[in-house]
Amino acid sequence: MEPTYDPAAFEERWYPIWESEGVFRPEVNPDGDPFCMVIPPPNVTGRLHMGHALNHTLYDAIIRRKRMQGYAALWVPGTDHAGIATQNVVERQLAEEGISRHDLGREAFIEQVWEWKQLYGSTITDQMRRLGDSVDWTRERFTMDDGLSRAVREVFVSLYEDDLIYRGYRIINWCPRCHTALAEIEVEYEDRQGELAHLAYPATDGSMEVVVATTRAETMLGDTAVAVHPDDERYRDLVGRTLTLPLVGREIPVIADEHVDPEFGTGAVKVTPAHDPNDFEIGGRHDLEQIIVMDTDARINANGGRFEGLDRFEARKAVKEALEAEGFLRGVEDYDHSVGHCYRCKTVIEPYLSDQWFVKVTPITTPAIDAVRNGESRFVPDRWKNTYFHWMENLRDWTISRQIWWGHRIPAWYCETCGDADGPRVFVSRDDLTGCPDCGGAVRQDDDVLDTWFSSALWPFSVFGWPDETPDLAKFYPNQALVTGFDIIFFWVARMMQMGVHFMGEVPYPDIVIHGLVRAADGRKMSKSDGNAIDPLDVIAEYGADPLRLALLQAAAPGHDVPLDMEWVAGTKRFGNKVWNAARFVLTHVEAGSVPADDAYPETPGPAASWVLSRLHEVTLEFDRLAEDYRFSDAYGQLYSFIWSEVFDWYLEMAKVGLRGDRADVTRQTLGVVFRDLLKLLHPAMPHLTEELWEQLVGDGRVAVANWPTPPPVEAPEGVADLHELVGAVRSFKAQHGLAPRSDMTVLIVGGIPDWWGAQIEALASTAVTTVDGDPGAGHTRLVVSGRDAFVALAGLIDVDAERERLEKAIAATEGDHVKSSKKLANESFVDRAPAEVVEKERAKLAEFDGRLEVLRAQLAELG
RNA sequence: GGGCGAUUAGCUCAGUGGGAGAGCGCUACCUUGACACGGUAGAGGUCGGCAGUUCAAUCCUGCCAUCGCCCA
Repeated sequence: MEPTYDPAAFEERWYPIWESEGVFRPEVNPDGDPFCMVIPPPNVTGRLHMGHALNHTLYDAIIRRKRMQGYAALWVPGTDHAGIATQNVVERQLAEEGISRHDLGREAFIEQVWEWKQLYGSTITDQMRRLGDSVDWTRERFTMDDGLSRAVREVFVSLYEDDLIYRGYRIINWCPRCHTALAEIEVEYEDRQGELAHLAYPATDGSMEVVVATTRAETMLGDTAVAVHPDDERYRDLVGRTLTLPLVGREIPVIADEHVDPEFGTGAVKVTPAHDPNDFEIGGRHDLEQIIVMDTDARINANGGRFEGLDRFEARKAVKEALEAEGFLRGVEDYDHSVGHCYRCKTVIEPYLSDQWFVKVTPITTPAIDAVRNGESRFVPDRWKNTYFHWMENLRDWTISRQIWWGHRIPAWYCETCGDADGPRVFVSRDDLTGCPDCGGAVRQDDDVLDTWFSSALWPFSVFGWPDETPDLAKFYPNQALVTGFDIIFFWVARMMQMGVHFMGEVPYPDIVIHGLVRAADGRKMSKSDGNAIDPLDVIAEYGADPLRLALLQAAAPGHDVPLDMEWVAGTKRFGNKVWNAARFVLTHVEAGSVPADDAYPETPGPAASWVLSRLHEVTLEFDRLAEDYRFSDAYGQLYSFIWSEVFDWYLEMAKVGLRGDRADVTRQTLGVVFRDLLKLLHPAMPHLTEELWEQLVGDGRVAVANWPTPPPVEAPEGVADLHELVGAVRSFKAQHGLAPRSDMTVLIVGGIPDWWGAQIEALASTAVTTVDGDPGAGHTRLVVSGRDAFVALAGLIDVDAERERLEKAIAATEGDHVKSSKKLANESFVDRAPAEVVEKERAKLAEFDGRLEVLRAQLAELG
């Protein structure tokens, strides 16, 4: 073995082996209970970013442990067609060749996207392999593949038949760059500095004017009314009169509507039913005309008269200038307001009136809310359920149609002949229609596609072949857990809950594990534009996949953001190096490939072995407890410090004594099984390193499919903590006196010590041990340890000042403890009310402090 | 405006109703046959502030301050 841990030397060797041996398939544990999770499908055009790395590491840590525990463990991989995002990427590429998608036409463009997918769709899946994701590639899915497309269509038709999907002419959020409608949550609001313009609308009879305020002056071109609150005294006489819309000349009524806020602005609001959601509703109540004044690029159309052709922001300026020139502008004030932006391209959203498809959400939301309320699904940490409830209880109908080409086309056909005043006859069908079912005439399919999240909402069951009753569906639905960032609760989790409960009659998973965002080391959000994003592939290249994984796991406290400092990854790589070298040590004493894959714990371990085995038992139990609660940071933090601070720092050193003794065989056996179990415990975090070392040490099968360790309880010998404290006291004494760590010394211990301590103390502290019957008196000084009275001969001690300082410090510390302790015991309430064992413990402490102080003071006096 | 979270060592963060923790950084010593990507010993904190509950509060409750996120 190489003297240093070099992940690059072997990490890439293992994935093809695991994959070809089928260890990631649930079939490796054919009799196990199912344990299934589905991946949050990344964008097929995407690259692995640090958020994926965190999410996948948590998934993988869960599934690898479950696999080792004997479950039929399945982590389903796949990618998402990401309609808008993918279409944007391909359009950008075409634009470089000077082509637009319209030049190609719909079919050719879609072919182009599939080609793109063939070429680049494996980028992210290759990166997942590099990270070590133990997904079952034989079950990989893509949201646009045939099976999932069939599920999407079944859901659409079924919801339509149940009257839960409908078509409507409404105000939606329009992205003028992506040229599509968006759902409410796809709009990101940001505070922006704007201007509130006050516009004067004169009465048609010229008797007076009404002033309205707006941040979007250009929409006045489409105004069809001015509204005031019915109780507003200022405008009471105005209601029912007519105003003349400046610049346009249209006569518009003043109406009264309860929803007008009399406190805002002047209390009179302009009403633009085609360009504002509130105005749309007012318009509906008052039967107002809806005049669309912009086209899909957000340029003013012919209805805007002389402003036709101007972009909305140019028009905003031009309209204000024109109003001012004609004397209708009553002032402009700075105004901070919240502006919606497209979550895909950051363009300012335009409220826009158009025909869209909607999901009626209340009927499918209520059961999904109840499922969390009654505990069928739980959030980890629990508090995230509030976010879920709040969102679910305030939902508006979900706009699911998108005016793009890449996606699941809406299975609705319009007859070219049948129809009435409301439009052509519409047919929603599971099978493609080639003619009108009624008249046999020509039909055309709806041009729109469905929101990508509509298909990802079905993911937990569509990946198993639903609507067919497949064996996988029967076995793996419901899944066991979902792991995702809190930013995706609304987009994905809530909708999976809605669809899962509605179509499967059961929640998709009982556990919803929410993790934080990976942030830069300084706590800022990682973003490409800020240039502070760290590419996980770069980290893997520099430090290895395993160190990155362990660093993320240790940092992933439940529900909190993860600031990622490369120093942490450097630290976990050092840990890997430590494990690597410990393996080298073990292998110099234990024959390679000789350690059994399971059990083989020594039946009659010596004291040191008993100690480490007892700790192994305790730590494994605790690790399991924490892992079941998804407390990754605590679980791996505990394991890390057990491995390094207990097994390596203490047990390996103690074992060196054992290896020289007459029971070397038991020590070798213990080293072997303990190290083997550590490899198992560490495997879910560091799969490559542990597999590499397993091959060396065990050589039988793969640790990836080894049995999760269940080390038996072992009774630890008494006082190992005292032994360690004594060794520490000797080392400390030497350091404080400038004595070389390995310099000879003798420590006198009052009363007996366990037989095996002597050799250990000698080896660990380079100190001979003599037992004495009582205080050795003058010429000796005391070591401060609990449980034993230990002394060192002053003879040969050069630095008397240092010794005085040491004793004074020890006295001060002990006095502090003494005061604290005696105060407590002097408090009658404490003695009366505190549990008996707490009081007893306090008394014992006080007694020990008393004894220790007495001796230390005597010794200080003796030094003179 | 509503909700959620955070405030603990120089830095980044865990954690608990009964003796304050980790990693990194810092100081001193040590090239001891697994490991200098190491070892040993140290320094360093009135656990944001003020009240309250309790025998006991860093932890529970209330208020305040500062910062962050989500929603309107």
